[in-house]
Amino acid sequence: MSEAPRLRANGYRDAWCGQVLPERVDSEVRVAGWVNRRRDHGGLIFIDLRDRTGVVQLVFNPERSGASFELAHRLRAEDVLSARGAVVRRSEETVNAELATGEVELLVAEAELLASAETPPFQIEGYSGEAGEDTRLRYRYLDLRREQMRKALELRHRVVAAMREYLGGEGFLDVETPVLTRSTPEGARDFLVPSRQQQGSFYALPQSPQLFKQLLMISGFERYFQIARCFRDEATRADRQAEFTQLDVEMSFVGVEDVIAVNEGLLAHVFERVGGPAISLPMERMPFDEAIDRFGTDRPDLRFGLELVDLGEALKETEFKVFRSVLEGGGAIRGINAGRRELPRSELDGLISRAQELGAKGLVWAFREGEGWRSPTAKFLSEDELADLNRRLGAEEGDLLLLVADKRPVANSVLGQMRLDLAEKFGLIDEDEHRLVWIVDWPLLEWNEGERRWDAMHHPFTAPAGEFDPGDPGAARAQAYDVVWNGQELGGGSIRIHSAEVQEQVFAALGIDKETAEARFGFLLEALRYGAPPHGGIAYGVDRIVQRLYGAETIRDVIAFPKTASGFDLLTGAPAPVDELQLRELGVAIHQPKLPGH
RNA sequence: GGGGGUGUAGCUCAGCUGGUUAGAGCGCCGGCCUGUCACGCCGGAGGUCGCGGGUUCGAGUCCCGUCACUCCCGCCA
Repeated sequence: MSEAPRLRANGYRDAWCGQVLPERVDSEVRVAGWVNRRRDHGGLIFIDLRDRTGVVQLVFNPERSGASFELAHRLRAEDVLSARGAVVRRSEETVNAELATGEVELLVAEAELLASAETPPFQIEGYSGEAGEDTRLRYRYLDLRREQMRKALELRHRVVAAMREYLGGEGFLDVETPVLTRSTPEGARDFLVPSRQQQGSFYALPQSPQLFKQLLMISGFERYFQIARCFRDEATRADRQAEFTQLDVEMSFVGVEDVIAVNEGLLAHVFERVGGPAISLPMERMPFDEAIDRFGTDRPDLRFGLELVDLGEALKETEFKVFRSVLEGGGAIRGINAGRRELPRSELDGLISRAQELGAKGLVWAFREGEGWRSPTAKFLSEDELADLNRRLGAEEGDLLLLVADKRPVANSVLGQMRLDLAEKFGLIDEDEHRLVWIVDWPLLEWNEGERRWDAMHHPFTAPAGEFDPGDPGAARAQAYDVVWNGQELGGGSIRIHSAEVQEQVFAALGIDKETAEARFGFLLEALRYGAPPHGGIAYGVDRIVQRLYGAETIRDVIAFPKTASGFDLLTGAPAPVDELQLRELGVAIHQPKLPGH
């Protein structure tokens, strides 16, 4: 791990606990820290003292120091202590190989209690299982004393430091952008902050510094980055918090290849610096359409197969009504060969439920048996059809086949997710393998069926590839790219529109009329008319990168003070009601809700 | 907004089909112990079974509601 920081000796200590090593034998040191554990043998007391760098064993012997021994007798877990004594080598039988400092111990001559601690609500070293997450969050400052949490935040520090180091070295300038900014009602819900001086008006917390970094390019900064806090008032997930950290990067006079090249260098540097998996450059690339077609998702996990297969051709003449009506309605029939598996009926039913949860109307399962299928669906299909399906799926005897018939995007996303479920269920993922891939050639827009309009696939400032044809917006491709690591999106970006005319055309295609565009983004359109260089960039989810590098289950484990799924900060009690007076000053009228949970 | 899981001692959990006084491990408190390191041994305290209502002779257990935590779907330009 990391080197212990340099320490300026003072009255509290002159060495870190983790630095009490054999080379200090015969010298006097003073250490300070928390009582990790106490072992009272009556006539001899051992204290494991803990600081950020590790643990060292203190020995309290009444023959050495009666006062210290008396103090040690009263010490309890998490008391804060400063202790001075001689570093002595342990006898061979008493060496503790588990401990970095286990060859030596500190024979205490003098000790001072700096602060006593109440009995902690859970054991810092939890030998009876880790405390529940709500308890840990309620007492986060205690939870963070655990080595596992401290190491997560140390790694996070090193990741961010490596990012700064690389980008600084490449001439990127760290520029801060506002946290109180303007609401742009596209995309996620904004967190709003009422203005006291302009009653009835609101700031919004940024969902990303997108527009400001583009303005910085127009200002001529050429290369910008920022470790930026971003806010989205949406539901949380294991890998999502309302408040999160983004590495935001932008550069001028560049195209897709330039941005990718810099970012491959960045990722390789960061991974190397923090001991992550080695990255071989250049990284793999895959067009968006191929990712969807083969894996059903725009962030494919390439560490295992189970690719999606198109089965419509084999079934175009089918008598089976379910398949027939889907094909006639323009839908698709897609399948996965999950390999030779034996699953009880209950688990097959579970797969069907999962498919329905994911939005499919149903799921067909089958096992190849001879030339046909063992499946409730087999009787609806002809021998030729079964043989053709088996051939297309590469099915061998006993292979489990899963088919979804639906609108093509539904079939893709359902099977794309089930592919991941199956890989986990059957242990198909080699955790030591790492696959990084750029997803490129994105569509510029996607059709929003519910709203009957085109939405930006990435965001409305993404530059089209080539000429933009307003008459056929669906055909436009974007100069966009996402980098995907083992099935998780680490970051994504694009070359931006740098011409006011093109920007207006794209707004129009998105159904944003001139007045609305002017009202919301007028400042950007105006800036684009004052000489905007071609520019583009990328944004990374820092929390997710650290989570992945650390192997944490959730993003919360790499955030010092995260919120719960419903947005509570269990430590501070935020969000909380405020004084009437504050509301009056803000001109905000509100029905104060009753505090939950009291 | 919807679906699933969980909620019992400070912590982690057990508590079968409703039935006497709700248990265990760890922690905590007291005592003993000079080589432990998850120290050991002896003794002890500690419970609004998340909260509210209902069914029942009887509810930790069944029903309804509600709150919290969590996972998933929607959502996340």
